Amino acid sequence: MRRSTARNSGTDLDEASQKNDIATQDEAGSGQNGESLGSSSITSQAYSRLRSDIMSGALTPGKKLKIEELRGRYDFGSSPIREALSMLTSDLFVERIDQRGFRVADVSEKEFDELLRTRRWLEERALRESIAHGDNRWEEQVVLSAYRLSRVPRSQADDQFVANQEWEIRHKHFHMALLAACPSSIMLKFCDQLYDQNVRYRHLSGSKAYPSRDINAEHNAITDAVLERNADLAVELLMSHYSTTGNFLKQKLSPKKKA
Amino acid sequence: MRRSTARNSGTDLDEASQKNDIATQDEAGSGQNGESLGSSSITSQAYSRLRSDIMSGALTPGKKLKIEELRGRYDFGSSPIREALSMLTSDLFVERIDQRGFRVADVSEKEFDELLRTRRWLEERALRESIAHGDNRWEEQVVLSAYRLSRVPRSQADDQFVANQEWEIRHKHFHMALLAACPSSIMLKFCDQLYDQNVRYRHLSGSKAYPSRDINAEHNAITDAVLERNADLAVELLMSHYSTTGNFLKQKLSPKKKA
DNA sequence: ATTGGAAAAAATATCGATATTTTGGATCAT
DNA sequence: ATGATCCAAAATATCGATATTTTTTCCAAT
Repeated sequence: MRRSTARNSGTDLDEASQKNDIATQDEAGSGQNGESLGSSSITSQAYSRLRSDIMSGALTPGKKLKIEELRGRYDFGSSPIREALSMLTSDLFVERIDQRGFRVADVSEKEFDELLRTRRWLEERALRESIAHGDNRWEEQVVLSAYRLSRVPRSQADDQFVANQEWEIRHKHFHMALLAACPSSIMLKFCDQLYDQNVRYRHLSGSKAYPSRDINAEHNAITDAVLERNADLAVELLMSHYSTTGNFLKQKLSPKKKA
Repeated sequence: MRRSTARNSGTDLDEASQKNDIATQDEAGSGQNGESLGSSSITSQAYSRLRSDIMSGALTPGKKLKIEELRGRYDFGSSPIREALSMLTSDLFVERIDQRGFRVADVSEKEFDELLRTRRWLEERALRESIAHGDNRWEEQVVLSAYRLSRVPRSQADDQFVANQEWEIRHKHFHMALLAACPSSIMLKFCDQLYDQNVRYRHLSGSKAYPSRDINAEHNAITDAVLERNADLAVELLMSHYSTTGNFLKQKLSPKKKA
């Protein structure tokens, strides 16, 4: 979405480039925004705050988003809020009902199933295309992002789970790097969107006690398969990577059917 | 997107149902909107007008969309216009640049290639899933929409091409009906979006002298394959249907490389 | 008790005016 | 000439006040 114009072909992996990449990979954001908190328009700030409050669950799924209330909560004018909500609508984080305002997108096991399913479809395609079209530079980016991801712990604490923002960022970066050579920016945009949706579910399911499986190993296996250009294997690994996480989340999501 | 809640299982194809379907299938709209012109909020009206002006090419690709100018052009206040533009952004019809306003989404052969490619990927998947999951009611809807499409001419005049709005509507309805049983509303939403993007390209390429091939026959062949649940064949037919149209459009789109 | 519906309350949508930011030029030093 | 800098004009973004629409409440009629 925001990739550096990157038309410098071939090999370049110098220090400067690395630092830039690191500096650039923050501020996830599904696409529309592009600006960071701090600077820029009030609308963008509102967008960021609302977005993260929805993703974190601070704003409950299905909750009515009353302008007046938000105006108080964040101390922005109503125009920026309205505009931000509009933007969040395209990210599937907010639903708008004509003449009846906005509400936080609802979640359900059914929706989650659909999300996961769709993600599989799109990412399989995107990964195959990416493997088929990727050049050297792409390979390097995969290696690099895999390495960077591995350098940072999933949880900030050892005994219990404490979300590590930096891990989140690098994790997304890694998964997007896998797909990056897919020759369709639209496709990448969709995958980006769905990825973020998934993160939301992960947060909402409050997966504090995260699974003990060796996620790093899984990532490495995928990386290897990708570098060998073994599309079938890479896809298989990626898909089961998602299935595992998915089932785990689903289980946490609906602790009802127990008896 | 707006399908009647349709939980009446099995066979029903009575008169009333038909009329309703016909009445319902108008007002395409990629999803967000849902309301028709005439009634409802000013924002929705602005959305519709802008949308069709962009699709028709009345608003040139890449053109800066100055609020003040639009305010004059359509005689809406700036808030509804702004909001409508925001909505159009998620449909990929408009690009927003933070702090720098909006512009009509640009078009190019490259973008068109990507669009077509992505559409193929998604629709192939969606069609296979739809065929795999479709029930009786779905089959009936396919037959029905195919029939309705066939009852209406592609062009209003016989000697030259004059766009027929009714055909447009039914054509979209048919293609969406094919996919409708795909168990992912997100996927269907994406396909819907891309379909509309494609229509825009068709309009922009000013395909007045439309190809003489028998489009109806193609549609029927697809319908047959689908009803036989022959996924491979159906996909092949659908894909080549798109390729043919796609190449034709691309040719019209870039009349430069001639020598 | 329950339904229908009018009136009040609440919330959204819209407007018109201002504050900010960006853009385009003209000016001045190199 | 070339480019950096500052100013004016243009355009966007934002605010606060109304107009509309939806929701809720309350009361009467069956």
